[in-house]
Amino acid sequence: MAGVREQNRAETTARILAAARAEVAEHGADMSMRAVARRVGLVSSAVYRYFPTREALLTAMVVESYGRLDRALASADDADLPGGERWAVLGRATRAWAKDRTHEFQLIYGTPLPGYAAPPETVPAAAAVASHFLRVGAGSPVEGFGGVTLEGQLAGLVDEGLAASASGAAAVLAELAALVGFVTLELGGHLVGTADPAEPLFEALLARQARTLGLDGG
Amino acid sequence: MAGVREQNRAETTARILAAARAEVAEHGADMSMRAVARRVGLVSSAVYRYFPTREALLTAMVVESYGRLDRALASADDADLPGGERWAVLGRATRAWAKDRTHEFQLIYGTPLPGYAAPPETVPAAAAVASHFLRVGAGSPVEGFGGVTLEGQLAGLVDEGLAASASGAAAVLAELAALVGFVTLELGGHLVGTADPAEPLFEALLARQARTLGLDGG
DNA sequence: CACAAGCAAGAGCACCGCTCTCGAAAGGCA
DNA sequence: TGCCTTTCGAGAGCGGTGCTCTTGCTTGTG
Repeated sequence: MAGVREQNRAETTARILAAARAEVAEHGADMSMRAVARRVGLVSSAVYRYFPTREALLTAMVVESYGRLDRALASADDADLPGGERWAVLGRATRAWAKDRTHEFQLIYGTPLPGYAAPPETVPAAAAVASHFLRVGAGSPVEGFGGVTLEGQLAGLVDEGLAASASGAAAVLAELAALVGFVTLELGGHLVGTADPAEPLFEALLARQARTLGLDGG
Repeated sequence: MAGVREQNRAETTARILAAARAEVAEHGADMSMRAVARRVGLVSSAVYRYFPTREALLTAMVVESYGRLDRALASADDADLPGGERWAVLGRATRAWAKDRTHEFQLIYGTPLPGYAAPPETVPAAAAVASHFLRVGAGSPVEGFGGVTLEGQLAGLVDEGLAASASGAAAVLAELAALVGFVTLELGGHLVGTADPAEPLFEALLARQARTLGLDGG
């Protein structure tokens, strides 16, 4: 099994992915297949043997980027920290990752490509990222966040062991949206005239989130 | 003054802008100058007499979209409502506008075009949108949100009469980020597996924001 | 050894942003 | 009125794009 042919194919696939990532890092999400091809020393039509379409390549990159953010969060997380500080560490890691890899962040959370719908294979990767935050939030479940409809929607997360309570999971999701929104605004330059640099406002946001989620003990 | 020539020029400019908006609404932000030109019955090179570059056209559309969101918020706002409900109305109007005009929302708050920096002429338009929320937040200033550095950054907003206190303005900005983040995630399909439909989570978010901002009286 | 599959290359199609040149129309002025 | 300058639309063209198709070479297999 895994003959030379399969291995070469896998290697070339990986080289294309790496080239695409470099291309996106340097020139943004408007990555061109021809530029990627040039980078790996191929003619553009050859790349289509490995990724049938530009969108397929981007989707593969999205999955990869979720994995990278997941690993960044895993290595930043520290279960020994008190809840509020542990949440803050995850939040700072997310922001730092986004600022370090702007285009990758926007690949995941930015404007969807026209006519693009997140393919199923990205869902578990996205869930892995969210689970870090859900784990911390589970330490101190919030009650009374949302009504029965919302609780019903999120009951699945509790069943899968991703959350301690549906209400707490909802609160965490809302705070995740706040983190994504903050970073989106910062990367988009929307805070330039006001909260710039953005650290103080971000730290205040993290403190507020810890209070809202009841992570500071009590 | 305002001879026939100037008027014709203004009319054609407006027709191009309208065509561009329609094009973006139908095909997303990857609008093409040639498609816009076809829509107004011009050849592509003629469009460049009115907008020297694709980016210039997009910038004009961004300003226009800020204005539209501003008007949507102005017509939804109701100063007679109690603070929490008034905030919720603005939040719902923002979300409704974004869902109705997805591409326009993403033009403003989505992934910046590669190499794109928000031009100065967009700043007042963006401030007008934020001011609606700051006005409501001013009704019940939050204390102790952020430290002296943050207060110093936002002192300008207080001076301009846009906010009652720097601390309150900071809290409002953070909640604005939460709104943008929520809508971004929803439009990007990131809530599909969990809080879908998203209304219940959004309403829970609005309720939490009213509590956080102290808008429910007390 | 012969055959089939896999692959890179190249040409080509329709589209893109943008530039340049040209001719026609339009307004100002003597 | 007649000229002259400015404005503007059209068209061709450049280098780029995503993607397809054909052509041959290579490579592993029966």
